[in-house]
Amino acid sequence: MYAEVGYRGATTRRIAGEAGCNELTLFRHFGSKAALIHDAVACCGPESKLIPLPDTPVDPYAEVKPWALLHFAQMREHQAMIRTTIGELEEHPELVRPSDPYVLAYDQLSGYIRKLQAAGRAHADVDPESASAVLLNTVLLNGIMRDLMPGVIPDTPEFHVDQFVTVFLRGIGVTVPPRA
Amino acid sequence: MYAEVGYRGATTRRIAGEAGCNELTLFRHFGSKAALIHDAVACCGPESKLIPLPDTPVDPYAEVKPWALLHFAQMREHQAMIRTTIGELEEHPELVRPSDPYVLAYDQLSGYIRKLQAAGRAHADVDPESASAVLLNTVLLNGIMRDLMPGVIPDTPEFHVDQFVTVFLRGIGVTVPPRA
DNA sequence: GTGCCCTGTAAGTACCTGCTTGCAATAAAG
DNA sequence: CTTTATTGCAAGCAGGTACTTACAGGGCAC
Repeated sequence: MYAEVGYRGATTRRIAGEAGCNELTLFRHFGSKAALIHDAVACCGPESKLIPLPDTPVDPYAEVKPWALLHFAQMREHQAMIRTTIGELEEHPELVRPSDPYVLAYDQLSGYIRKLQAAGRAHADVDPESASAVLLNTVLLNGIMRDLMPGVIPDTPEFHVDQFVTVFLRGIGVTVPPRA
Repeated sequence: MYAEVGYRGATTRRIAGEAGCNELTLFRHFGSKAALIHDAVACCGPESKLIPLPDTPVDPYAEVKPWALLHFAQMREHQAMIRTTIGELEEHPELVRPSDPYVLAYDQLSGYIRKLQAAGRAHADVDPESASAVLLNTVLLNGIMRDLMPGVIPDTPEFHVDQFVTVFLRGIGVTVPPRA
């Protein structure tokens, strides 16, 4: 409910109704609305079960694309929560989970790029963190906006992620075979 | 106030107080809170004064980078509004302005890429819309999150936008001289 | 069966929500 | 000066907000 209507919209009465219990029970369990929301967000956020990127890059396109697709699926699955968190970030910064998969993916991809650079397979003059942001920001925004702006984002997710990965990899200096 | 605390948070009493007028005056002028917020958002959104991208690309890096920097500045200037709009997109889709600079920039950059492709200066197998999203999503998210997550985004805006543009241009097949 | 714990009901706190009514004050336009 | 339009003030509406108190009932371990 927090993901859908935000902190102010998720009233204790609505929560109790949705939960099928008395409003008073909520306060007996959590003490306050703030504690309730905080616990709820901490519990039902996205899980950090990401397939890892290989330690030694072999075929970047074959490795990054499924990884990006999984990351995209996670962003899309939790799109309502992510959107609300972004919108209420100023008022409720404490509701941002430091273990969010975005940050973990960020570190993962940065490390991967660094290994590509060390192997001489990626341009040495690009900043790995900035390059990671290029792919992850693109995938994140596409994943959380796609369903709400079908007119603006008409193509399929698979096509978009493929394009994003292609442009990203070529951008850091990795050769990707021509797309169909 | 809508940009800062959202639709529910921007109560008529708070608005009247901030405006230095009586709460009743608001209702006499706008009729309802919904009409007030709607008018306010329609009036004080980001202006669409973008420097145009050249009709015939000559030096893509020299042309895209200042353009992206200006776009970034606009996103950052209206970051609170953009964040709130994203967070409340589900509940208040009518508050999204169809003339938002993001959409205009999207079309601008797509057309620019198409001209680069026509001139044989960009890979023909990349989708211009997807490629535009790569740069614009990256710049947008960076612009609206940077100030609220200083630990995650430590570098300067200029450095980041430069990196984003570099990766983006190389990603679509444009050669960019090595960064310092 | 007897405590014990959890839950539900009922009522109520003080305050906020969008919104309305009645009436006086003010200021500009004719 | 009179008319007219706009504003402010005070009060109030019905309903919602988080949250509390007091009390009764039901299931469980012992």
